[in-house]
Amino acid sequence: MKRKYTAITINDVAKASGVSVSTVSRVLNGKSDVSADTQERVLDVIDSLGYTSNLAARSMRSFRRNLVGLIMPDIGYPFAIEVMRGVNRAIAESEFDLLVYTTGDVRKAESAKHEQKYVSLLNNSITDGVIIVAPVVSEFPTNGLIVSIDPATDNPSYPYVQATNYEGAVEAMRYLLGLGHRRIGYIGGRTELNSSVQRLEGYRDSLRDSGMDIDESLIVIGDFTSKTAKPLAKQLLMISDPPTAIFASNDQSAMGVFEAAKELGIHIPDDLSLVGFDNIIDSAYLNLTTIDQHISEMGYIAAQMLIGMINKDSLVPKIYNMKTNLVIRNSCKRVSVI
Amino acid sequence: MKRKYTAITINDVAKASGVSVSTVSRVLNGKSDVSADTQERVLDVIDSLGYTSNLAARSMRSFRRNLVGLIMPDIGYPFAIEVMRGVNRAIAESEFDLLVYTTGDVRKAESAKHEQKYVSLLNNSITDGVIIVAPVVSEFPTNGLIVSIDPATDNPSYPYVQATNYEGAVEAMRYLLGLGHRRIGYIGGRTELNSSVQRLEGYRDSLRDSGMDIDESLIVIGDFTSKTAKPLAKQLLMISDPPTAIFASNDQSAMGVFEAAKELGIHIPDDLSLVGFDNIIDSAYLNLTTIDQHISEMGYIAAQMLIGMINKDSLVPKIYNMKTNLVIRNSCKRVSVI
DNA sequence: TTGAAAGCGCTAACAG
DNA sequence: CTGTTAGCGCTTTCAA
Repeated sequence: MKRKYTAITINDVAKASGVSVSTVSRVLNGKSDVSADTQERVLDVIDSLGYTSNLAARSMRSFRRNLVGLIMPDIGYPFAIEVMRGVNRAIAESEFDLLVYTTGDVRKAESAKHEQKYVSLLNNSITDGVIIVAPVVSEFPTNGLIVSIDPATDNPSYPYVQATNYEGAVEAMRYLLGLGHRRIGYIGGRTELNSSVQRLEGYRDSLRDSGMDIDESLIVIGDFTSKTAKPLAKQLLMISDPPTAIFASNDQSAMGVFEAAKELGIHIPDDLSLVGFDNIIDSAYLNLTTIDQHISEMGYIAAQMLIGMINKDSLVPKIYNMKTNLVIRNSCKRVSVI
Repeated sequence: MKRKYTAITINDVAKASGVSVSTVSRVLNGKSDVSADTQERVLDVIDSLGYTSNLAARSMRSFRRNLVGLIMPDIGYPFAIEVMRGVNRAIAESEFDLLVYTTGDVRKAESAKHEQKYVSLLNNSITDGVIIVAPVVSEFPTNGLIVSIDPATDNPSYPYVQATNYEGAVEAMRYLLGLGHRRIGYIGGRTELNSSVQRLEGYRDSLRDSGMDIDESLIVIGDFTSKTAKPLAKQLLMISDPPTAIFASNDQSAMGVFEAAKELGIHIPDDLSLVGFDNIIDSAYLNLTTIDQHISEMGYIAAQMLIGMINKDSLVPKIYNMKTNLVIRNSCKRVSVI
C-alpha cells in the first residue's frame, strides 16, 4: 500500500448503493438509460459519501473533459495576467473550466524544451486543448488542440492570434510624424518576442519611408517593464539633442517614461502611452498601448477559438489578426518644428 | 476506437528501444537499477519520439507528482491575482509546479458545493496538495493536503493563513483617534468574507471602547472594488456633517475614495489607503492596506506551508497569523479637533 | 539488470 | 435497464 488514505472511488459508491460500477458511471455521466429509482439512490449515496470522480482516471478513458489549459512560463507579469483575464472571461461564458499551468519563473525553464513538455503533458492528459502564450517553438509534439498567443516564431504550424504589431507601430509613427516630430525616441522591449521585433521594424520603416535618417542613439531596448524603462527614458531625455517625442512600445515602458519625466521635472498628463513632448507640457497620446491593452482581448479570442475547435466548429480561423486601434487622447498642441 | 489520434505512449518507446515498459518507466523515474547502456538508448528514443508521459496515467499510480494546485473561484480580481503572485513566487523557488484551477466566475458556481468538488477533484487526482482561497465550508471530503487562505468560516478543520484583520483595524483606528478624529467613515467590503467582518468589528469596537457613539450613516458597505467604493465615498463626503477621516478597509476601496475626492475637488496625496482629512488637504496614511498588500505574502506563506506538509516537515504550523503592519506615510498635519 | 503481470479508477462496448 | 469485462498509460511488485 503506497497511500495511507485512499479516497472514495466509484467502487465504494457502487457497493454502497448495491449496483455495478458501470451503473454509477452512467449516472455520473447523465446517461438517460438509467431508471429513475436507481439514479436517485446512487445520487444519494454519492452525496452522503462525498464522492468526487478522479480527474486522472476519468481523463484516461474519455475524450471530452470540459477543461482547457493555459500555459504560461511566468504568471507574475502584467502581460500574463491580462491574458489570463481575457481567457477567464471567455471561460466564464462557457461550459469549460480553466487550468492554468506555470513553472513559476521563465528563467527556471529552458523555454523550448519545457513548453513542449507542458503542452503535451496537459494536452494529452487532462485538458481538451491548450492555449499557450508566446511559444518559441514552431511545432508541438501533440495531437491535441492548441491555440497560441503572440508566437515568437514566424510560421508556426498551429493556429494563433496576434496583434498587428507592425501596422500599429507604423500608424503610431505616422501620427507622430504628422505632428511634425522629427526626432522620435523609441523604447523597445524583449527582443525574443516577435511582437517586439515587429514594433521596432514599424518604427524603423516609418522613418526610412519618410526619408529620414535613423539615429541609433534614440533607440533604447528594455524589457517591457517600467523599472527598466525609466532609466532608459531618462537617458533619452538627457542627451544633448533630446527627442521631441518618445514612442514607448508598450504600456509598462510608457509608465517608465512618466516616472522619468516626473523626476526630471517635466510634466506629462497621466494617461500617456506614447508621448510627444517638447519640454513644455505638450503631449500626444497614441494608444499603441492597445497592443498591450488588447492582450486581454487576445486571450479572450484565443479561448473562443480553442473552444470552437473543441466543439468542431468549422469556422474557426487559423490565424487571427487583432487590429490595434489608434486612440488619441491628448493631441499635441505645441510641437517643436524643424 | 474513440480517439483518432493517440499520442506516443510509454509502449511506443519500449517497442522502439527494444525493452519492456517497466524498463522505460525505470529510466523515466531515474531509478538506479538500469544499465547505463539501456538508459542511454531509452533516453535517445524518448527524445527522438518526443515522448512525454501522460499526467493522468502517472497520477493514478504514483503518489508524488510535484504539483500543487491553487483553487480560486474567480481569477479576475486583484485579490486573486495577488495571491497567485505570492504562491507563484514560492513555487518558483521550489521544485514544484503550479496548477491554477478556476471556474471563471464566482457567480457561475454555487460556492460551497463547487469548492468541495474542485478540492477533491484536484487533490485526489493530480496534485500533491491544494491551496484554496477564501473557502466557505469548514471541511473538505479529501484526504489530500490542503492549506487555505482567509477562510470564511470560523474554525476550519484544515490549516490556514489569515491576516490579523481585527487587530489591524483596531490599530488603524487607534491611530486615527489619536490624531483627534471623532467622525470616522468606514468603507467595508464583501461581508461574506471573514476578513471583512473582522475589520468592521475592529472599527466598531474601537469606537465603542473610546466611549463614542457609532454613527451608522458613516458606515458604508461596498464590495472591495474601487468602482463600488467611489460613489459610496462620495456619499460619505457629501453628507451635511461629513467625516473628518475615512477608513477604507481595503486598497481598492481607498482608490475609490481618491477618485471620489478628486471629482469633488478635494486633493489627497497619491498613496493613501486610510485617509483622514478635514476638507483641507490633510491626510493620514495607515497601511491597513497591508491587509491587502500582504495578500501576496499570504499566498507565499500558504505555498510554503503546503510544500512543507508535502515534504512531511513536522514544523508546519496549523494556523499562521500574518500580522498587519502599521505604516504611516503621511501624517495628518491638520486635524479637525473637537 | 530486466520482463511479466497486476492493478490505479474510470468509461464504453457487449451481453443479457 | 443493468452487469461484466476490457482496457486507457503508467508504476510497482515479483520472478527470472
